[in-house]
Amino acid sequence: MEKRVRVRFAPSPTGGLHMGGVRTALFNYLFAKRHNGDFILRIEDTDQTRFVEGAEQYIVEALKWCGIAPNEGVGFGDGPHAPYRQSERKDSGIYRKYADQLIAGGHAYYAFDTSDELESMRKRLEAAKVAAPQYNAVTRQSMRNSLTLPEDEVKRLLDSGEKYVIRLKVPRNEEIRFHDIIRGWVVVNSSQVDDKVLLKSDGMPTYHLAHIVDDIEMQISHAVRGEEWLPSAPAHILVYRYLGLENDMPKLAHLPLILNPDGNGKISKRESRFPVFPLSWTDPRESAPFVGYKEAGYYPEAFVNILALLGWNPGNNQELFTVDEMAAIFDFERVNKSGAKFDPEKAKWFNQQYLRKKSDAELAEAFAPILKEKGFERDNAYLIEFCRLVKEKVQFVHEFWDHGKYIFIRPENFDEKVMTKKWNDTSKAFMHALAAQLNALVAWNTATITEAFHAVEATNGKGDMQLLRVLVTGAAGGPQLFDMLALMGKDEVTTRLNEALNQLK
RNA sequence: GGCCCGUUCGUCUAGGGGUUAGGACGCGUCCCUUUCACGGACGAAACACGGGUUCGAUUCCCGUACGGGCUACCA
Repeated sequence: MEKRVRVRFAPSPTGGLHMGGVRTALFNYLFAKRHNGDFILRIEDTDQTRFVEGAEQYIVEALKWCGIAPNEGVGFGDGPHAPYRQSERKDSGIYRKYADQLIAGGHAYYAFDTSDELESMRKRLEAAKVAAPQYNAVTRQSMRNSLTLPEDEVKRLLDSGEKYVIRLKVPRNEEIRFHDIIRGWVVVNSSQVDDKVLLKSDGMPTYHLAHIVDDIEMQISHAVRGEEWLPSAPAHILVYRYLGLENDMPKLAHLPLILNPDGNGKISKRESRFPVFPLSWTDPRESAPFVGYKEAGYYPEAFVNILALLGWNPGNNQELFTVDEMAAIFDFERVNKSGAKFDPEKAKWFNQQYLRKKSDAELAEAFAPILKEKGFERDNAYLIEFCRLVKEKVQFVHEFWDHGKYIFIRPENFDEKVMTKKWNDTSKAFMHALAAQLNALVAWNTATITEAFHAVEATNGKGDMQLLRVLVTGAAGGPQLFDMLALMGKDEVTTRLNEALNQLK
């Protein structure tokens, strides 16, 4: 019988959750939804030295904003396996219990080496040109641990409260095979795996122990995580094996990484041309906050859509998906093996697609506060029409201002290229006639303005719409001209036109 | 350095023993347009390299190169 699908996103609260983490959460979410399973948020805060204030809250809020809320776990009402913070789970002695079981089975041992001793061991090995200095089946024989020390000495050290860690006893030379849903079979020799610390000297488990214990206890069916975990997966296999649970362990899926667009490596928060965090993140260790996708104007639907297509594809040409649509067809078989460089340009395009789906009223509502901030206010009908006109030019709501500000601000100068090319006695005469014609209009709308323009053409010859545009707004480009004039209103347009004609002589 | 993973247009990707190697972003040209756009059409642009296997390899295998990850009492 297939296990019920239960997956978890298990970040460490060591900083803001960046887009790579969000994508991992997203794939977990999609997979859970696809199989009517559970999606759990577990906080892996076993490293007290790296704890960052506010990080956990940030993770919760980011998932909410993205619309991929877990149905169980920290910040989401907990559930049957509470608590979901490892620091709190530790108190029940659960990690210790599993560690002891491994020791009892002869698959783990106590190690009393100090950090200085470990340091000098590595130095010694480096000096001896050992390729990968590590605490393993060979080197542990010359270290201070329960495998080398006499039994009574071990007991004495333990009783005296001497600091120790518990390490996994990795066999010297054994093939470890495991299956990854995305990568297929992976084979590693155990000689490449070190004797990982499972329980630290402060009594906290390391990731290697904690996630396994919790995955077992929480009945996790699939461990979906980033590719950076692939090298330690063989050690995890061993732990499951020694616990007698290798056949019951969660299926593994290691996701490809999201890479930097220029240059190389994982996405880094520093010196980035584009946001790397979903929401703005103020790191207590940094002076300036990092701007998030939300604050940069991205819609959460767009952000999530972009992320999903970085590494996954539906197998056809569809690119725009709601989360529900993706969840209906998501499959790890359609997740790529190779890392994907993030393309900021395409990200903007995605946002534009979602912006265009919004109604003019929605856009107007979103733009109103931005306009107010710039010192202008207009009624709702005005803003709706404004958005209708400018909509096709923008990728973000805040760009309504960039692409439409000349509707609110009178021009201080006129597009030089257009003026040089088109401003002459004939066009001047045309514009004067037009000004008079517009002045005389009683009804002011797109139709009457168009008519007035045609009327002037009947006497003065062909007119130039772009020149008119420049005289009124100063800019060579902009929305549909006559619609825009209609929106601006007769007073505003004729005033501007007259001012321009005065100024230009 | 060692180990592991990967490699199709600049980028995200589809495909897969015989295809004009498809789509999207971006870029270019044209059409539509009395303005500005949207839109439409078209175009440039890729199977990393070398060996096999095969009638045939971009697809399978092996090497090489390149890229990435890991190499902590961090996750």
